[in-house]
Amino acid sequence: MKHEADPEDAEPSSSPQAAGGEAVLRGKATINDVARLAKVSKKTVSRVINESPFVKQKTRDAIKAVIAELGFTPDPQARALARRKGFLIGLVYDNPSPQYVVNIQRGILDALEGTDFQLVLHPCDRAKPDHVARIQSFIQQHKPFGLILPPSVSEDEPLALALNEADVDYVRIASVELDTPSRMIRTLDGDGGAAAGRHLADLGHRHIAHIHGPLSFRSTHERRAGFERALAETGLVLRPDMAVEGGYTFEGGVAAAEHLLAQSNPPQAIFAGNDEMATGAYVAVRRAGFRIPEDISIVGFDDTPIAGRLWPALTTVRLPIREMGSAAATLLLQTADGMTAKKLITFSPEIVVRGSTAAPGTR
Amino acid sequence: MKHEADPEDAEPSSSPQAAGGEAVLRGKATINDVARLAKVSKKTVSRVINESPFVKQKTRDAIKAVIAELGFTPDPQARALARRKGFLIGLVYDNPSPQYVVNIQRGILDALEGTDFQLVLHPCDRAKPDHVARIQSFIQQHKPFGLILPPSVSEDEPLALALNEADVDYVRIASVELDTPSRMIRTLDGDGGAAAGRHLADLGHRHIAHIHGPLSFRSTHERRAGFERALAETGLVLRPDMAVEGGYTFEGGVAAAEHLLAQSNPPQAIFAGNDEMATGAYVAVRRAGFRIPEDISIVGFDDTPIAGRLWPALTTVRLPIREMGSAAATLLLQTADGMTAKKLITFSPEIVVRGSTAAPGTR
DNA sequence: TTCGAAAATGTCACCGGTGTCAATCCTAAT
DNA sequence: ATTAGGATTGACACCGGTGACATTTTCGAA
Repeated sequence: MKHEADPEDAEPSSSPQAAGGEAVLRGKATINDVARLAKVSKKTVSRVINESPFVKQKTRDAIKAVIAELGFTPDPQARALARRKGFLIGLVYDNPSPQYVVNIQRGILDALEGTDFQLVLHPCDRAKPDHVARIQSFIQQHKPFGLILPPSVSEDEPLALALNEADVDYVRIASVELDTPSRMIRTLDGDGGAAAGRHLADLGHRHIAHIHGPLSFRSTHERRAGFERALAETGLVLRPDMAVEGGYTFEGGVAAAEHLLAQSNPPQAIFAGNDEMATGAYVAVRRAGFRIPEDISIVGFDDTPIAGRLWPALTTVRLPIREMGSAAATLLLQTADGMTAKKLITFSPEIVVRGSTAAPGTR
Repeated sequence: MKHEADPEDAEPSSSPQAAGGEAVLRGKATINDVARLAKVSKKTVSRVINESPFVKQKTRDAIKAVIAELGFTPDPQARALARRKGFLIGLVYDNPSPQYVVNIQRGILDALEGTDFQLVLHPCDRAKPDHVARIQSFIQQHKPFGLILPPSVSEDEPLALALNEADVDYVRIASVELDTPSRMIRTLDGDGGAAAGRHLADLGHRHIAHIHGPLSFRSTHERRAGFERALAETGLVLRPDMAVEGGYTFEGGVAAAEHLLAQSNPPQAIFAGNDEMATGAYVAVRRAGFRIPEDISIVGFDDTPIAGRLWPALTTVRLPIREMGSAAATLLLQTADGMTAKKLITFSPEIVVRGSTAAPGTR
């Protein structure tokens, strides 16, 4: 819709105001314009853009001045073509929780703010046999700068191996040490489980149940192990019939809780492996005619927004998801910055006590 | 990490198996390879890729065969550079609800599946004065193919004007006719409000309140207008003191509901402008000692997942958000496909009756 | 059979950068 | 003053496509 064709012959000295003022608005300036005005080769300008140390300070300053004056920004497409590497950060996920996904996204975007990188979404379905191939083809075609893999994609070892072959950097977010080494964000889910267990034990509960996630998730085991560890410290054990799977879903949580409550000696407290299942437990507990927390205490995990919106509000374990996303992106971007060493950043969860837990009542 | 340098002299006939088998795995083939093997100019290959009608059927078939054999896929970066337009679809949003955002994303991704386009996220903050400028700069730098603007960004007229100036296509998702013409996905929020009103009226409620969103959102007015229209059909009116703003947030919903319940004659039923506020109303109602739905009926809007997880489950108005996202992306992509006519797709919400509404009880 | 317009295809520069390697500039050592 | 070797800078091809326009076919009409 725009057809402003302005002559290209008069550049020697920049039009003092016009250039300064409009520069920001029209993204026309190219590396060639900068080179011409700065009276250097475009290659040198390129060096400045890429912060090559082999440019004399004086030259660098001069070029930077011109860049600023023109409001020049290098074209990501062209750069991507020339290097064989783009400016996209791919988020490869397969996570049922919108809350988790959105927070990871926010975190990544926080870190990407101000950089040239863009976040592209690449959901996948680990169940499909060609899922690794799809990701490979995505990489080949779009040459993303790097990938971020939150759980449970992060636990996919075949994928990690394939990624090592391919020409991409990636950072994984997981709750355990993974077989394939790589940079990663690690969460100590076990500590969270322990915190939950300790909280309930401290309140005086002796008869506690656990609704856990799918066995295929490493976090399931981490959380449970931490939980049992804490109980053990108080001399309690998690009876096998008091541990039920809830699939990390709301419906699964309802079913699991119903199962627990149907036992001859129902638990006084339930630690659910995530908030979704805890929410399901609320429903089952209420349907069964019990009160929360008077009759039964419930603890969740994740501190999703729903936790604060339930009534009574859910006591849960909080993981700083957004910060983790941000850390993951930061880790990914610092490739160039000196240390090539695979790095690891650890996050610990903390318990958020709200209204769904109380000392065991008289029942 | 890969250094396979294979000679470029022997291409006449492709290595029968190697090419066919590995082709998919290594993305090395370029348009030049295809051109050479098909014995045509790269430009003709380009024509085939872009489905130009000016290629003889026979030639086209031959080229397509070679493309398939080589597993060739055009490089998005190079294409983006040459045309001055990329393959990114930007989702520009400023929406507090993760649920909404994730569903829109899913819908868009559904539509993008199988295309060369990628979804990039571009959250923004309408409150910031430079927010339009930021988006402009994003467009200039990354030259996205198009943008999708869900509410409330879609209602930003200054932005729409700026976008018309810029070289981008965009599709807006909104609940009303907007001043600036453009392709859009329209939701009839008014009908949803009406459905809510009719439902409550049909149940026999005569004393009904409304918690609405911020006045700056067009949807706020649409929903309320539809609601009042339905009440009017039954001879009811929404008393001014029974309409309170809840800011579309949970906390706002709590406060608004508390305000309503504190009146000398509290309502029998509450229609909240979205599920967030409805959830807040649950809390306020319970705190005040009322039961749902026996004492007070509640209706929400949006049918977010939380609606089904509350107890009792929330009666709400459902908008097919994911489908809307998909439709928006489809609309955006069909630019080339024939009709340039600005198009409009309309979606109607439907009420989902669950456990939070019942005939007014004896109080 | 001939001719002209439409249909197909090719040529070549260019999009806006980066990689490679040669050329030039300095500065300290001889 | 001369010179070697590192510090800077430039020349030029190339990344993998597309646009504008030239050239060659093709084919029905004359």
